[in-house]
Amino acid sequence: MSDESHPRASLEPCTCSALRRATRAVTTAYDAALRPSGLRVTQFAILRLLDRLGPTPVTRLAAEAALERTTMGRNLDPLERRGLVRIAAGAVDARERVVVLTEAGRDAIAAAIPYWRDAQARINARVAPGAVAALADALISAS
Amino acid sequence: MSDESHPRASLEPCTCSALRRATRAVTTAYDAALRPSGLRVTQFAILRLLDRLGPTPVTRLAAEAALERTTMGRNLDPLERRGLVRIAAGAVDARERVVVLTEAGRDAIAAAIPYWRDAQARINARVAPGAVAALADALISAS
DNA sequence: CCGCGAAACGTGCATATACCCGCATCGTGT
DNA sequence: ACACGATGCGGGTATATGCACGTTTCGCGG
Repeated sequence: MSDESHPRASLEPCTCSALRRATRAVTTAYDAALRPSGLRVTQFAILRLLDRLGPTPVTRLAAEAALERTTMGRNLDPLERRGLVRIAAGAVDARERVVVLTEAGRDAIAAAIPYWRDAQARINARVAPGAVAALADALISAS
Repeated sequence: MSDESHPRASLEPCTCSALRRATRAVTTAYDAALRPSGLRVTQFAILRLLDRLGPTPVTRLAAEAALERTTMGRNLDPLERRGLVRIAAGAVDARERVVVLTEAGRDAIAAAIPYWRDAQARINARVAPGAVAALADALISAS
């Protein structure tokens, strides 16, 4: 008999899937808003982070963004190709690949910010900005 | 005071990036938990959805999951390759590709559910389950 | 029946994401 | 100087995601 479990895979909604879904929607919205700037929200985030940190080796950059190291490395590719960042071998430690924000990169950030504010305002109007941050904080430490 | 602009790209945190970050962490947790089942949380979600809906054409399946149509199509590939779903031409409408959950697929869901419950419990212990759902609802409609 | 717009798909391209494995370099103890 | 474990990275593989474009099939009006 259908004991207790599930007639058709237990209907309780999956928290992860819900979160992924929300993220897809939000990302699409930001990407659409940033469209004119030629940046994706992921790229915008990396550039901004770099702007905040200054020249930074890949591994540290990845750690700051809570991104897998190799993912960060690959995400930098398009940015480097477009001259928004420059990647040089570390002076003190030859293993390190130091990522540097170029002038073009700084310009790209500046140009994108108005569009970003747009999206940010639209989304923050729908949810308490703090709620997402709190949620994120609570979830990040979960790993 | 920082009049308006930004000394170094205005420090206000990006809601989208925070959300993406949280999602990465949560997805990693679920994927790790589901590891023994050989399913990713994305795949698990698709199989469960399919279990709930019964045989469904790709476009409708994508709509239900709030996924881009072509993304759904591609996400089905690994599942079909592993025999968890079967894809047949529509009987009434030859344009449609009807996705069907196989016995192996049903078994895979059943086998994965305990692991999924694990992850679900761990995450829901850190955030109100309703909070994520509410957030998702608020954000989804934003597009 | 013919043509035509609409609907359902697939493909190519680009990015995002993570795991595993291997390579080069660093620092350190001997 | 040297062997060795630790560290910083890249490459290969696989999935996830979405956009632009092209193809096939439907349904319909003429």
